[in-house]
Amino acid sequence: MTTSSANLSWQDIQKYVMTQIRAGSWKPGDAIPNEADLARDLGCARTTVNRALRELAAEGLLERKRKAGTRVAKYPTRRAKLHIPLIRDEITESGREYRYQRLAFEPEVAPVNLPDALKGCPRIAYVEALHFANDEPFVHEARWINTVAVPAKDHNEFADISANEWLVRNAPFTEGTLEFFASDVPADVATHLQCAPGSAVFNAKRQTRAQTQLVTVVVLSYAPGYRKLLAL
Amino acid sequence: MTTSSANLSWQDIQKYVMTQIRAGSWKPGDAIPNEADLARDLGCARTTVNRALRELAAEGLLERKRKAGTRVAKYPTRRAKLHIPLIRDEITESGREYRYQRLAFEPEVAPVNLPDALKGCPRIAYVEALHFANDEPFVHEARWINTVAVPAKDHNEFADISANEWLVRNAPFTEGTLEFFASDVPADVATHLQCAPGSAVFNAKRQTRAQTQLVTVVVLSYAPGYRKLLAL
DNA sequence: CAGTGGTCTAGACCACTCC
DNA sequence: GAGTGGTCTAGACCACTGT
Repeated sequence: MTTSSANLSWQDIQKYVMTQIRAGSWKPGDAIPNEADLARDLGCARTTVNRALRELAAEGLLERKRKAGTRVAKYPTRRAKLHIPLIRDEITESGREYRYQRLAFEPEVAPVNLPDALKGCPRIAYVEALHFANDEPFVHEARWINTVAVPAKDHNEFADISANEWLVRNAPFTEGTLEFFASDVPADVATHLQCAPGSAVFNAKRQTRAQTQLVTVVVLSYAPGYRKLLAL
Repeated sequence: MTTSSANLSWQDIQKYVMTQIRAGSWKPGDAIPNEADLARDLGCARTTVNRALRELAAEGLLERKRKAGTRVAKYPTRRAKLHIPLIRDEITESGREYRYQRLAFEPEVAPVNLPDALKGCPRIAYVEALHFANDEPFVHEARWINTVAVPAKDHNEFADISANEWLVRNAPFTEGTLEFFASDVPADVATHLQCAPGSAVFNAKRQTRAQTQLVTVVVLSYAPGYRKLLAL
């Protein structure tokens, strides 16, 4: 193990660790050797071992604590990386043609029927839109924008460009939350998605804030049959 | 900027970069200074700058290419990290009591109505179970296990322990896929979840493989009202 | 070809935390 | 107190890729 001439990469170290775990040499809950020992035994710098183990810990496979050392996670669940693409990209990458249609725009919406997060925002704009894939309704978008945080400029009121694309370019955000849920399709949305009333639809609700200030809330309702794929 | 006496951490560098982006000094699509320049200007080692930028790139905020340099992503969408907890933990962490009930177990299931991924597996076991939160049905689990890849041992046929918990301990996996989707609740599942037939339910389907060998396929159907939360 | 990021090394100091 | 991971530094070489 120490006899290799070429330097070991941090990915080699990861492979080594994964092999031990998969083979059962290191079981969930077990402590594994410390960085210094691993570096000496495998024949590389501790920095290299550190990077390998640090990233495995970030993925949920290992648990590390100073002084206590590194252990195989009791339940080594891999964390999934969720890439949230632009709707445009999600459609074009599957080889279909993208089209955007604005359904409604209100520069200042009355403070009724608002998502909770928007309570207390003095000025809110509302945009409703449809995204098509090959001229079939793909997803319905309902969006509220805090126009105090994001002054509306010459954005043509999102007639031709998705509010999402405009926002992501003009208000790069720092934090947010995302939630997925299923629901019966609301009556008005059913019309736009051209699906039967009462169909089960997949929804994503996203809140975005810059610093502490809420920027936008958006609810996406996907046409029936949609599946959100993730890699583990 | 160069006058600080204490060493800058890689997180300081990230903050600096984020500040430039948020302030609009570096816009989506713009090139930013190279690592060597940043290190000199900010007063730290290039290694430190590298780690800061590398991780921002992994999060989707920057795009990096050798020779071409580093740019702010045209659409700086943050990647979400999706932590997939054990169902037991998901329930107990919200302060509720967890209970598991096996509904059915077939050590060797007839090869009909199988998910596509299982075609060609010679021996497949099937487990069906319910997970309760405070004695209310929380999620219904339908699971197929490739018993060639995972020899069933003394696991009591999952009467008392979730197949997931057993598998994650005894067959740490390497890869897999995950998909989320909405559907009308199947009639038999509706009974178990104690919800109205035709309710919209949130589903997660997961496939796990060790090396190239399929280990398990599981479909989770959550009781109506469930929301999957993620942090961005 | 030459500029840029990707990585490894060796050494050092520090921060946390278990004992 | 002492062991462990967390991080920074300075320097080096390499791999990729735009020009």
